[in-house]
Amino acid sequence: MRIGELARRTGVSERSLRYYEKQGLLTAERTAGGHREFPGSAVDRVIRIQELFAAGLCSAKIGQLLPCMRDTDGGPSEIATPRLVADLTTERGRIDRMIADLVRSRDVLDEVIAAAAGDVGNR
Amino acid sequence: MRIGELARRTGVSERSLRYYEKQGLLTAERTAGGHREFPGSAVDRVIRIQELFAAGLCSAKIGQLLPCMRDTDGGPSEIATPRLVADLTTERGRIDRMIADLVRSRDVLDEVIAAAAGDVGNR
DNA sequence: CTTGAACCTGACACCCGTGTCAACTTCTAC
DNA sequence: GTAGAAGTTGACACGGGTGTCAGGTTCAAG
Repeated sequence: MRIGELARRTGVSERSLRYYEKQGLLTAERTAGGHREFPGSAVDRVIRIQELFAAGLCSAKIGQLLPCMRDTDGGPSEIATPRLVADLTTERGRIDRMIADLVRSRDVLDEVIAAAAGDVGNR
Repeated sequence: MRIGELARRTGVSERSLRYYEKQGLLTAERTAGGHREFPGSAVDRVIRIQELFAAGLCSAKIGQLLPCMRDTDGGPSEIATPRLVADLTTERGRIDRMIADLVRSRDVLDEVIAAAAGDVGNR
């Protein structure tokens, strides 16, 4: 599929998709005229990439990680190098802490929201 | 306490603490010579602020939110305005989605790490 | 009083994924 | 062939919390 459709199907801007390709996170064939032609599996891949970005990984790490992931296209997954495993383990810890932080923050919001709702109930 | 001690006790740089004060997230008395004098409750507050930043809230939102939070100093919590409650509810949804994303990403990392470990076991 | 640590303000730069604009080319359908 | 949608590359800017440096002032101990 072409970039416009991929953007529509993933909700990611064309700008970002071109950036992903330049960073080596996506591969695309080219038409005779130079237009990108993405495989169907790109949809899932883009969504994964977005999640990993949201998890605070930089594009370099994601680039290392992607070939080791079980792809929907059933491609042969590479095995992570020990160096990469160490990095990923560090990232995993960071993500764990981030989740804990988020839960605490969410609780704080809930408390404030509940206090406001309770106030409404009391008037 | 002064800024150096607060920085040490929270792990947050002096630079950031000054920034927080300028954004109205922290209040500090001043000595005759102009040095900041933070109350003891600032330690907890700074930690909360960091969590909220990590949760993706901007300083403006945090500034609105803080007075509505139950402080350790037992100060009277303000009640959030309906407008703020709406904002916070939106933020809450965002945080929920972020947590879900993080969990998925963590699972992906676990899978890759496990695959590498399994490979080690197979050799 | 002196000295060194600690603090002050202000300014500049960074990160890095993303938005946006410009100028041009390619594709598709009539 | 022609019009209009869609795609291409390149460049510049942003956000916003943080790092860092410069040049000066204050604090606390001797």
